[in-house]
Amino acid sequence: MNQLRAQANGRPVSGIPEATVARLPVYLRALTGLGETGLRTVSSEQLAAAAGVNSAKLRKDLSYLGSYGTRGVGYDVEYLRYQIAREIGVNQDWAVVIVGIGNLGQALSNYGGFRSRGFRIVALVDGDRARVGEVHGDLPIHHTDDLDRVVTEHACSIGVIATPGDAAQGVADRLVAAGVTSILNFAPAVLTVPEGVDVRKVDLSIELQILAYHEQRKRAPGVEVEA
Amino acid sequence: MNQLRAQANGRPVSGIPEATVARLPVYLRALTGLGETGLRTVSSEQLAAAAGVNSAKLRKDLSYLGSYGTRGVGYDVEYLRYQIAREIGVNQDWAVVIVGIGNLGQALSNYGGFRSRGFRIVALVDGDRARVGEVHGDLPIHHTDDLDRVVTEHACSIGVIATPGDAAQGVADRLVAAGVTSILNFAPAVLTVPEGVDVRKVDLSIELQILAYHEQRKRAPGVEVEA
DNA sequence: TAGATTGTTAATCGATTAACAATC
DNA sequence: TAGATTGTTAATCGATTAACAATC
Repeated sequence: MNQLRAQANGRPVSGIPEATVARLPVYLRALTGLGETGLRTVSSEQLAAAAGVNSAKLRKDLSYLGSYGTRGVGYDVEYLRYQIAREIGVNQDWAVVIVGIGNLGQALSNYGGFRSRGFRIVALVDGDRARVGEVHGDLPIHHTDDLDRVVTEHACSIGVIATPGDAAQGVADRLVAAGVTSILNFAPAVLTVPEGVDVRKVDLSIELQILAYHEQRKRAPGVEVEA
Repeated sequence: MNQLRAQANGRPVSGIPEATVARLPVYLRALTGLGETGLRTVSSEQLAAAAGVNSAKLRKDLSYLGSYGTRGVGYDVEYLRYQIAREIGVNQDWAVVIVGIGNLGQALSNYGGFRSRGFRIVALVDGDRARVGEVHGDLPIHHTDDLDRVVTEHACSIGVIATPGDAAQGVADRLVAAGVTSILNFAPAVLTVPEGVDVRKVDLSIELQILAYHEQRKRAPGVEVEA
């Protein structure tokens, strides 16, 4: 079933494709929503509609996890929800540190959607000494110089970078040195990290630019076409 | 060169692959940074390093735009920057409306990275009457009921949704009815929109969940492996 | 000319999707 | 059993990448 490949570090690699991994949280959310309506069983067609994907893709994705459905019947909503949650690791408790407490960092620290999914924001860090001690929703702001101590103390494995672009690489270096192995980067900067550290990037103005590209083509039909 | 395909609506489709479109803003940012250092010419190898991609991929991506390089020499930084900016449409002025002025909506309305890239936030809208009239950085909050008027008045073609998940589809419907044809959705919800409307989704807790999935596998080597 | 670097080819890889046998 | 729906196959599509001919 699952493929048995091995990384350079010898750790076996789960056989689940990245594209599938990225959709599992979407299915999880859809199942949670369907479960709250009281639905007990769901077909791949229904769940796919709720998740906004093609049902063949959904079934293929789920097949990487195992055989959790019943032919002729569908999937048990609660059972499938549990299996996906377990696969992702949402049942665990993940300690998260946020670095850069500007508008975005504050918004992230207040975001309700994290806690319910196993993510606990345990510390806020900023490079501006004037802001150290400020409290945002129970959490005081620490200085970047104390990053190592803060990460160790709270056993953070996930760091969120919401600093200006030019500070991001330095923060990433410190996070990695302190033991963080997963980074969610909101800063407009390309980060270099050692192998074994995962970085995901969310770039707000890049998203808008992608929309603008398509928008431009809606407005001026044919403009980019060559004969 | 560019392929000539046609959509169902008869509008010709630019031959640039989606994966390439998503990287053009990254190249643009890298070129801007390199230009600020005073660099006049850049090789695909250098630019690729600055953008965090493979140089073969960079050259292939740029080849969709045209032949803007010089063999044996490289690319003129300013010229290439201009060409990419033009291709994306960053040289234009895009009017953006933000709906949902919670923590995230406020953070977005204050985000400096938009204006410099041709995105002008022209209106803030919220569903809470108690907040109508509040001013955030020059802009007053309007009520969702006035969405249509606001969009028309400012000729917004791009809408940002930063509401709770259960309000998102309603807002999307109103935005589309008012004439918005590109939506950036931060709400945890799957949106259904008519053909011709583009939606991009940024989902903060999904990003963390993807990191958690990989993190789990770092912590418990071999846990997901089957014999 | 010799060295450097682009633009393109072609092979490879991974993701998507329709179709359907398996099976409840 | 008949109808429904999964899990899997195989075809297709799109993206990545190494290699190199073209050419400055």
